[in-house]
Amino acid sequence: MTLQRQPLYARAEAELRARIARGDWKPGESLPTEPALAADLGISQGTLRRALDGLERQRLIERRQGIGTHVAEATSERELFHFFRAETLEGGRVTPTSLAHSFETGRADAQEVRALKLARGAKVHRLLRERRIHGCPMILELIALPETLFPGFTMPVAAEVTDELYVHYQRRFGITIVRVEEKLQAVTATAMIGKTLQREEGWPLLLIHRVAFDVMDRPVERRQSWLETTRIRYAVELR
Amino acid sequence: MTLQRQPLYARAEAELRARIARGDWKPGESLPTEPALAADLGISQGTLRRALDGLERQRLIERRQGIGTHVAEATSERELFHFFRAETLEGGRVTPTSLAHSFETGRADAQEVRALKLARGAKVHRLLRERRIHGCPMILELIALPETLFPGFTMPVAAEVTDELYVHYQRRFGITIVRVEEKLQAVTATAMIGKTLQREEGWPLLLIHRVAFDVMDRPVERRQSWLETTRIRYAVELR
DNA sequence: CAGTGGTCTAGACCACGGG
DNA sequence: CCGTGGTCTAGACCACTGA
Repeated sequence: MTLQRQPLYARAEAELRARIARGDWKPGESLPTEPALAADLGISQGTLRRALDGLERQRLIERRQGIGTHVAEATSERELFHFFRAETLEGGRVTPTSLAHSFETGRADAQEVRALKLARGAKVHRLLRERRIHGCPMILELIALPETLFPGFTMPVAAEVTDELYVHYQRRFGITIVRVEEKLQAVTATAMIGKTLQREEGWPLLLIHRVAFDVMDRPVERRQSWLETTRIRYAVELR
Repeated sequence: MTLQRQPLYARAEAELRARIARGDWKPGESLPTEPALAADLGISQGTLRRALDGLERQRLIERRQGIGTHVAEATSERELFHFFRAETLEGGRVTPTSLAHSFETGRADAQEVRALKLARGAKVHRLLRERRIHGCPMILELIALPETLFPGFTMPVAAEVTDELYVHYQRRFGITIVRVEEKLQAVTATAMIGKTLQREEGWPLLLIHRVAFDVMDRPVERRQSWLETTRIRYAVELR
């Protein structure tokens, strides 16, 4: 399949990941049964299961005894729980609403080129939006997406905004986010940002630079988020 | 071993984890060979290997072909890389020095009781220290440890301060940290904290509330860290 | 060389879900 | 009931390490 120095189960895992990325099975669809898939790949069921273990840990597939194995579907519920780490002071989950401020398409700046590994002069879509919790503006986000990966991406309309953006990426563009890298820092609000978040200039904000990666580990989204952390916290677990 | 509803490999994993926590094999020591350990537990080698996989993912053991399996030893290198997420603006690793400010032992306050699941009135050790990067004070930390788990803990002397505290926990008290939970927020510096970090009052700081858990998933350390994030970033990965 | 963990296979049996 | 994934076993062979 690929390099020979890799064990068989790893090559099988890579092959299956590529097939899913290519869309052989769409999100929500079932994979063949284990014996069938093992025969197809020319490996034993045990080796196949080891490959599937890897994909399952990555949450790319879901397996259920008695039912079968299917490609995982991004849902607002799951994406919010996994990649949106804001919570209340007591640790409770929080469901934000979104409000788009502006949308444009233009040439990527130096930071975007580096973060998204783009060619110089490549175009990106930029979305500026505000997220509210219980009606209070808490987060301001600037999101950049390569035009080549998200052709025809436009300002999300009301119906789409109720879902997580990552659900939209998967359904409309076949892009599944599997991991994100973030760099955090404390900053003070500029006059413009402070106004949006209803705080005076100089108020402390948590600024998060995020890069999101897809199934093939390509960087596909750059996002800057300014959080007003008086009534929410950002929760992280390291292990 | 324990509950019957759990699969054999999970029970074996729990049993081995308990044996390691109990100190049957100390950090750095070798476990028996796989055939021997499998026979000892009365399970097949395949099932044992599945149990060991879990312990290895948790970084509790290390396996090397041709050598054997041994209990992982906390080293400054590893702990810094894993649980200390500060890095330079370019993403480079950073090695801080530590300077203890004060040490005391007293009754746990309400927050400490809750975070560390202590009985009311239990005692904790408290260490206040400063961490410098290239000579500049960047982080102020207040660390609370249950007295019962860290009997006789005293102000770390110079020699110990060069190592990560978590290495000290393992070597002196047999406590291995395997995961931490953190809540982050942006705050402004008080006059006292600002002075330590050489910034004026009102300067934005990243405040991290951390609880660290040991092998048996007991909370064993509470830590509050104030980071001056002008020249460092806090890096996180979610997957 | 002997001994360790790593890979891969084949097959029996169990547990779950749905007709 | 059948078909699915989940568990467990036994054993062959490979790859690495150190004497």
